[in-house]
Amino acid sequence: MTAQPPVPAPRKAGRRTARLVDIAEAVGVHTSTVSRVLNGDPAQSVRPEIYEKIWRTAQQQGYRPNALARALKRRHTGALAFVIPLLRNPIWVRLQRGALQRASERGYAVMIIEDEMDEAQPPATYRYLVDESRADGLLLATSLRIPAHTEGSAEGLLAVPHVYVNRRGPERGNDVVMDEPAAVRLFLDHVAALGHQRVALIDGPVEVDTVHRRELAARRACAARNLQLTVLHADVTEEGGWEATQRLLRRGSTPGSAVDGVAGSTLPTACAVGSLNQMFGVMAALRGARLPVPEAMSLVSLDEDECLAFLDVPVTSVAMPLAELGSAAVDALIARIEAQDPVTAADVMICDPMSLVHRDSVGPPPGAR
Amino acid sequence: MTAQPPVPAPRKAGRRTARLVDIAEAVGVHTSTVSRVLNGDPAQSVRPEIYEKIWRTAQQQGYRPNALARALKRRHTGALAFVIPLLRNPIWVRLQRGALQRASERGYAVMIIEDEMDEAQPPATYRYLVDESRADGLLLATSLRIPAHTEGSAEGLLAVPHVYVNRRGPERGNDVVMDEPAAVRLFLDHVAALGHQRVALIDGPVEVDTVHRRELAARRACAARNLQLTVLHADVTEEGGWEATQRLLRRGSTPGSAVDGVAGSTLPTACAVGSLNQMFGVMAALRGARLPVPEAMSLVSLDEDECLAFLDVPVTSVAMPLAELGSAAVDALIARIEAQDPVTAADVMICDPMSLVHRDSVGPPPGAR
DNA sequence: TTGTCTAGGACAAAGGTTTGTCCTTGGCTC
DNA sequence: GAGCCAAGGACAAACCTTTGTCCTAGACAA
Repeated sequence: MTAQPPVPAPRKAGRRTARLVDIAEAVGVHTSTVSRVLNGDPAQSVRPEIYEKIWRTAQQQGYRPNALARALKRRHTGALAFVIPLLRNPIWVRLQRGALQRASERGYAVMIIEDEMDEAQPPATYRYLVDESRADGLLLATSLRIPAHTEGSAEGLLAVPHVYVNRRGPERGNDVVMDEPAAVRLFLDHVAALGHQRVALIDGPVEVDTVHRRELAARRACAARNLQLTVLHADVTEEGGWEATQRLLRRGSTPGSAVDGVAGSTLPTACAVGSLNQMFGVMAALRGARLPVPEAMSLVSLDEDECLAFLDVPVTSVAMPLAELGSAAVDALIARIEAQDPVTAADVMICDPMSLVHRDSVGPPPGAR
Repeated sequence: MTAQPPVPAPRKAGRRTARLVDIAEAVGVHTSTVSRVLNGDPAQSVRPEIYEKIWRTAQQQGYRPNALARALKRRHTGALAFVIPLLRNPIWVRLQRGALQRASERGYAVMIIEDEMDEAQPPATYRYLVDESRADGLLLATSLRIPAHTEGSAEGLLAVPHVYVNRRGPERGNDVVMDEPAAVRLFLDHVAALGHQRVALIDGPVEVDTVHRRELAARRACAARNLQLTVLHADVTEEGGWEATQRLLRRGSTPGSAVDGVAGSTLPTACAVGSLNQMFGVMAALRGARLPVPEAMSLVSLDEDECLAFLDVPVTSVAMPLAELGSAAVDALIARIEAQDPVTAADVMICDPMSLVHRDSVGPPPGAR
């Protein structure tokens, strides 16, 4: 049933909403006939005037199929559960939007379950949502990697359709992720081309899967390009970024400290920051240390946000396809839900264009002017 | 049923999940007995060993009551629909968190419906969610005021439990809002005490209800305090804040322009900004005009966010009780859902403490030093 | 002995849809 | 006029729980 009553349905005072049987009675046919007509069953043949009358009566009574009864019968709820940490970081909002939009296009409702980061739950915890028929599948966007010692976390979920969003799950074939290495390379290529030799990456805790992947990619790419890399992990907050920068500066100022193999090095001259929140802290720390951006330190945010263009130093960033990630995850999950054979599962890598948003926070390294 | 299987349930290969009848068969009783025992019906008396066996079997089979069947029978879905515009602005995230948290505490699931701001829907649009038994009630957090000419928008919703969050709906008694006037007064009292005479308010479009209420409150309070007020409306974006500031500056520099009755005035010396996004634009514009903060212009954000503390000029803000708004809205909605008589409805005003977060963007007016 | 009461539970209806199967009737062919 | 077929629908089971009502047997009192 797709037609929509143009006018708020006039309601009978007694019952809450019209049912199939109410229409059937009014028209003088069986409920099964009404059901088939309203659902457009092509196998059903019905006289034109009855067909017409059924639709008209449904319209008049403001009929809306009861989603519960339908779902119960069809064994299909039409709902997706989205487990997500509700953080200030705008990436989650974009991800959520992309997912919601796509789900609604494909006729699914989305219920949001907040994953409290403090007390990280194993993903199998959320399986009850499918077991209780509250949802058809799980979109798992918790950010933490699963500790290797978590037993049964994988098997516990195998029976229900699920997809890991923006991270890799314990089993293969159910991940939907972006090309984090490409993002890192975008940054590295840009600053390397300008002549930077020593770079840093300030990012979240290693327990976050994307962080882990970015670090790996950065190490590999730096080795290939012969760049010297410092990686610092910190909380995904302004405070965290500030504190990590302090560490970076302290470390750079003590000669002889071991930074990734090359001894006696000084401060990195270009730095990528994993999240917008941290970026504020990094900029504040640099400002406090009287290190001008980009003259003393080039800066690239791995989160794109409009506000970066309006800061005292507009910050260059790499824009990740977050909405696409959300919608691709929904598509992947629905595919798993509707698949007859679930063996077709394969990881998804979002390959939408990822681009460097050029602003003013990147320049040549201090020596090279 | 509250107990949780400590271990992922071993499943029978054949059926997806255990049903009441499976347990009943295994134990050798009728399903009604199992249902009553598992639900802790106090009126049911049962032999201890049967009681014990039912619980044990349920545990073993990993029984989870089918939420659909239960909801169908009980006429109560245990779900709330939250209609919200998913914006970058962190206030929505906080609001969402507060609501989700409270709903989960009270045993309700929340489904999120995105309200696309471009094509504003009348609230009655979302009524189908209750009509189709997808949710028990509606949390309406769309931001736009309802155009007075929208017909039937009120009546269309009267039959279903609903609550307007952070805005006033067309009918009275279903609003949950914060004390916006108090927030405005917090700002005004602070700058007035420092000697400011001319103030400005840069905020979103008038169609946004909170904006409307803040403007009204500001006009009233300024009149009472004999302050000169300029109000500027703009998009809730960085760009909007930037552009509004340009307007403000142009206006201030053309002598004789009529700013709220007082002719020949010059620039305001203190400005409140309605949203974080706009604040970035305002600061950029001020910076571009070489107007130092707070020396030339004091600034207060009406959105509190941690990142404000880390900007080049840390920005003073007023912190609104957004999480409390979310949870109070959920409480109010659940009250309406569970109320036998819906006449008890009354508007809710969140009176949690609202505080000024002092940072460095407010100082005495230019002349007063 | 008969009646009453209570513990302990069984029965079945309901909640609103969907869908496989079956039935009737009229038209057509031969 | 018999047989067949398709159109046009009716019937009823099933999805899984909840809950009002009813039943039976033993205990106890009179």
